Amino acid sequence: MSSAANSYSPSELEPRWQARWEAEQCFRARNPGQSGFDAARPKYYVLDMFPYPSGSGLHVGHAVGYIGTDILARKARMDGRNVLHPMGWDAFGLPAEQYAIQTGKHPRQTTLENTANYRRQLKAIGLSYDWSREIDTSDERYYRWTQWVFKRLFERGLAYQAEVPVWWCEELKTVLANEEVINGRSERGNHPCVRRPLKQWMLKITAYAERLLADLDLIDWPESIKIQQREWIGRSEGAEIRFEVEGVADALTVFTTRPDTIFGATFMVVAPEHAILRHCPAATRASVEAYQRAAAAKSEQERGDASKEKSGVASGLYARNPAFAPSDPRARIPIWVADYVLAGYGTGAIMAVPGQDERDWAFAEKFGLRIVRTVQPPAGFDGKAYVGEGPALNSGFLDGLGVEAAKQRAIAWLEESKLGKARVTYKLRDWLFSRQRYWGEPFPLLHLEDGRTVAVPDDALPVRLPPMEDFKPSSDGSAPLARAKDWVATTHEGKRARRDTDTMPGWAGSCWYWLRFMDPSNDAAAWSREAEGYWGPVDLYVGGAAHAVMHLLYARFWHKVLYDAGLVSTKEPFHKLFNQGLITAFAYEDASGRLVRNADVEAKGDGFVKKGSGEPVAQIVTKMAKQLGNVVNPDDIIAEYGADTLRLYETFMGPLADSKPWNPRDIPGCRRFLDRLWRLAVDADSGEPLRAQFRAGAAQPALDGATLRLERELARTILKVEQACANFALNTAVSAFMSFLNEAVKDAAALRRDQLERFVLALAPFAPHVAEELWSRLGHAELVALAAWPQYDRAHLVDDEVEYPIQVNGKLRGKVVVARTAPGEEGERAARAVVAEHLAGKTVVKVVVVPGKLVNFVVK
RNA sequence: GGGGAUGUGGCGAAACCGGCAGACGCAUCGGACUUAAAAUCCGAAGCCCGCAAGGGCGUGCGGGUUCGACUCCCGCCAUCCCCA
Repeated sequence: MSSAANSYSPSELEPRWQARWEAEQCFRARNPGQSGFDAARPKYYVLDMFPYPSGSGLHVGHAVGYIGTDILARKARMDGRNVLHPMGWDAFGLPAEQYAIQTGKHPRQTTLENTANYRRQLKAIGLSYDWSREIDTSDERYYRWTQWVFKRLFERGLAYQAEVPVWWCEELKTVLANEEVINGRSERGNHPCVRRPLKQWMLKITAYAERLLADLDLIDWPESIKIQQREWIGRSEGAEIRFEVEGVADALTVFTTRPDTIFGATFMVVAPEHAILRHCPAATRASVEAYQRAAAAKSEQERGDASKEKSGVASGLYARNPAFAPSDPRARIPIWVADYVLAGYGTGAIMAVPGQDERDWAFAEKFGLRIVRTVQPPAGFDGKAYVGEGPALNSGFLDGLGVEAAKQRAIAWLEESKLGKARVTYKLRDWLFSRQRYWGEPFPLLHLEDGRTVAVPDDALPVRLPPMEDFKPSSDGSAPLARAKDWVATTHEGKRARRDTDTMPGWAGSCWYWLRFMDPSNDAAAWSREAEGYWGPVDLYVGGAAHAVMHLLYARFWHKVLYDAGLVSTKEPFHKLFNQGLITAFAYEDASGRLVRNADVEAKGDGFVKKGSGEPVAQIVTKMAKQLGNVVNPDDIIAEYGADTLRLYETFMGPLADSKPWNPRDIPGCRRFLDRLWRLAVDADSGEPLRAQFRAGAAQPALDGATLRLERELARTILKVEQACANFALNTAVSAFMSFLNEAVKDAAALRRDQLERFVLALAPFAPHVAEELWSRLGHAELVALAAWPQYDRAHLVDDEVEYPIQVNGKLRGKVVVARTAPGEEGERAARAVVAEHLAGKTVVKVVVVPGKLVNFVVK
């Protein structure tokens, strides 16, 4: 029985050290010019994707990335770097507003409550944030500058208004965000929705498409994320071609990546929204309009789905294929309407070449349209559309040319004859940047009576959200802010003006927050040039892969605009990006597949049963969700085992990048490790802070025998931890700590005080509280958090003897230990002896000796 | 539908650049300590055959390259995540 007074007690020591860190402000980063700033130290800016502070609080899945970056931040401080490691809240957004609509509680109020809870939770984990830099995107001291940054985009002509289809729910009488519409129905209430054009603010991200693509080469990001961004930007080269339409003044312009196939364009297809359809003859008008209505109810995904049966109607209009003489009957081609052509992509119209395009082929087949091959498929080709390489045929002056050559020829011909031109298009669209919602940044814009739209002057920012009690969007689709009549009505240079009543989307605040963290309390500017010049770019940015495209692309876009405006010094905001994996959790379902809450399940034998009834349930792995009752709150783990155990377990579970299941049964193993470390250093029964052998001045064992072995083990451990940090393989660092401790406990009497000290130093980034406690008990007045990273002698990394595995035909047959300095022949001779019986009666064809690795005999 | 990833013991995983597969931890089993239990300590353990010595099979499946493949190449299958 150990005496409670001197046994390992995280609930006592962890809050004590957290209070000390806070009192000494030891994680505070100094900017150039501030007292305490040390220019000699290299900078390291390590940033977490900041959270949306939800009402349910932080769960262990959020914490895993924060713990990882915290280890790296703490390690970097010990390496002598100036570390910027801030945290804040992405606090504008729909959930707070929905909650407000349901409860009447103002989103400002819930935001303050939620952020207080998040802050408390993060502190309890012992994360070493510089809390003096905390920001809240919904705080006017922050969104003032979001509006300021938006103005820079506006000034550069990158913000414009356009009629754009947005989701409209007739039942709810409101505009819905994309994420609130699932399969054409409202997420709440499951009511049908349609897309309906409304005037919206758009950001011209397409103007940056080329640079967003090209500059991916400048940054150290996972290739998978770069691929996803490239895919999203979707650059394609081709040509724009004009087709005249019979009886209509406007020509129909299409974009195609295959201008070489123009002789095979036997019909055209336009999106249901296309303006040309105004000219439909009376005979087809009714069917076209019916088709347009049906298409409006579908999402783009449904429309683009290639696996679905094609739908479409003839418009009754005809175009002229410019590849043929006007008198040639082949020149007259019908124009169809089909929803697989999207209005927002390219020009909303295509020339259909069924011979070389699978979707066009399927469409032509279904509606009995003409199909002509203009690329010769290889012999034996028995498919339908042929999309591969081959000589052109049925194509006049292009006949015989390969695909690439034919494209060049066709473009040259289009340009000469003024029928079209070479063009690059992008799948990327301009960014729909307004919401008809309350809880977001108001646009700093005024609409004047003369029809002009002007920006609010910088010195009049922020444009504050007006206080309101009813946040519901209006039934006519206008924003809630439109009802704040006193707020909307204002003046500009003595004339009457109306404020813009839309708000910015949830993304806005996160599009520049890494810059504000560099200089968060600056009242005169969003950030100072000096602070940005020192801290930028972010050295390491860590967050979920969920944000692979949207957030990271938007953030890069804004940063580039600021770069062009001379406001930041780097082209890219985030030098290195790392995506943490998802923490999943067990859930249980009964025989009928219904989910059973974790609280109602107990282990029985090697399976699980429902409490009470004893009905067997199956264990499955899914993501953590409130409805499944499998969300794990870090508070509970800290209460039971301590924050250091939580940190070690989340680190030890597996690689930071991998998705992995939370298994409560594994947690005690990490707590046991800390208990063992404590018992090694402290005699719980003695009342002394430290075992006598580790006290300053105590006689120490000489560096030989078991002590030397531990020294080697320790050197390897420190090296392993360094490598683990460099490679984001933090789980292997924890394994190394455990391995060393196992050895140290076996030979506790041989362990020197300085060895224990170095072990505590190396452990400090991972389990900072227990490390502080032991460091202090070792007699150090300074914090371990600010101590220097431990060194080791490289000579201790090599052994005097090497054990070689001996293989015969690649199968392990024995082992031999030789001195590291022994010559190769001696080793081979020893190896032969060991596997003699496996070589008997065989001919050795070859001997493979890999120095330091193995010996392999190839025999026949 | 498009895109991204991942498949290794009963479980989480490790294995550097192609060189001893399963380190470390959990669960399990055996032992010590204890009146007993918990805690702790020591030990066993991939699977199959075998009392054992030993042998065979093993990194999702099928091929290939190589003296040697978890690792590289080709083709499948399964699962997860993201976008819509």
